[in-house]
Amino acid sequence: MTFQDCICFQLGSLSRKISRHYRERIAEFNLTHSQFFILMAVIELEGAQPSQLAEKTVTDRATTTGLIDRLERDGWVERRPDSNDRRTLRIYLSAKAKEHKAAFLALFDEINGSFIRRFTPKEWRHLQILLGKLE
Amino acid sequence: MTFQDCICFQLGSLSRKISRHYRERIAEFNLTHSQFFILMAVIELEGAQPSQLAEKTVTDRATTTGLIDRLERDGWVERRPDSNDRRTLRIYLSAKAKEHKAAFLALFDEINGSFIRRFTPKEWRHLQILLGKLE
DNA sequence: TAAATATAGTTGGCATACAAATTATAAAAA
DNA sequence: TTTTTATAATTTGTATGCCAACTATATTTA
Repeated sequence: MTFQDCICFQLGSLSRKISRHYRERIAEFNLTHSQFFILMAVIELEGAQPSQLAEKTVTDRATTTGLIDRLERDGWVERRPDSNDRRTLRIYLSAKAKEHKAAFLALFDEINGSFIRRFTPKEWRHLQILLGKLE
Repeated sequence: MTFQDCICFQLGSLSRKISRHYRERIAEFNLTHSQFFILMAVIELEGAQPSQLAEKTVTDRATTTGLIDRLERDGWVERRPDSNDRRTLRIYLSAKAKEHKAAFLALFDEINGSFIRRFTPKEWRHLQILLGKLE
């Protein structure tokens, strides 16, 4: 029993490897994969609050602040005030991001598909179930 | 198909969750889980080169330098010169680390076991095979 | 209503993580 | 032997990731 058999280590190193694969593909937009996921989350829920994005992406609120900072700096999203609650914000796609929306979704499908295709549908469902047991 | 179905996202968030679990347990030694894995790697191969540790833990060499820095600062390991090649180093456990060696291995087995016990032996083997397809 | 509590987002500090450049040394090629 | 190339570790810069503390605002409670 070595530490390479440790599920924590296995998931960490596998996650780093797969992220590297995504990084190379997403680089054409000058986005990190974490930024990419936030962007996908905003595409799914326009006007989401930062805390909602943090929850959807399973990321710390503090980390999410930084991700939104850089997405806003690079002109992908906009922070807008919430008319009902001055504590919170609403995050919207920029015009530039909307232009690339279809390309994002296509790239996402393509990269993810390249992994899913390594499995039969049954295997893939099984993997999802087994990973679910680790939650 | 949402980004939550993306294997890259799933492995990343799952890895963060499980790491949190480890972090809480390893905290008694004031170690991070990355430091813990380097330490386990040194236990497995005393006198390993930094580059070997980087390879074993699937981590960048630059990151490994930092990890060894902090492990050395906190008195867990020692850098020693290699007598044959002045470019490289050899990493050894400190006396303090040797004292805790049994406790490390026990903690490692205990935490990892808590995850493995969620599966039947057959499921666990299957999970290993499925994860292997993602490499 | 005034005080206590909760919530949303941010900030600061520290530790990964990684690419690119740098330094020192070794090995190979001219 | 000198030059070139390769290797090992480090440094630098930027981006996550996370905890704890902080600010502003809203909600609850006394």
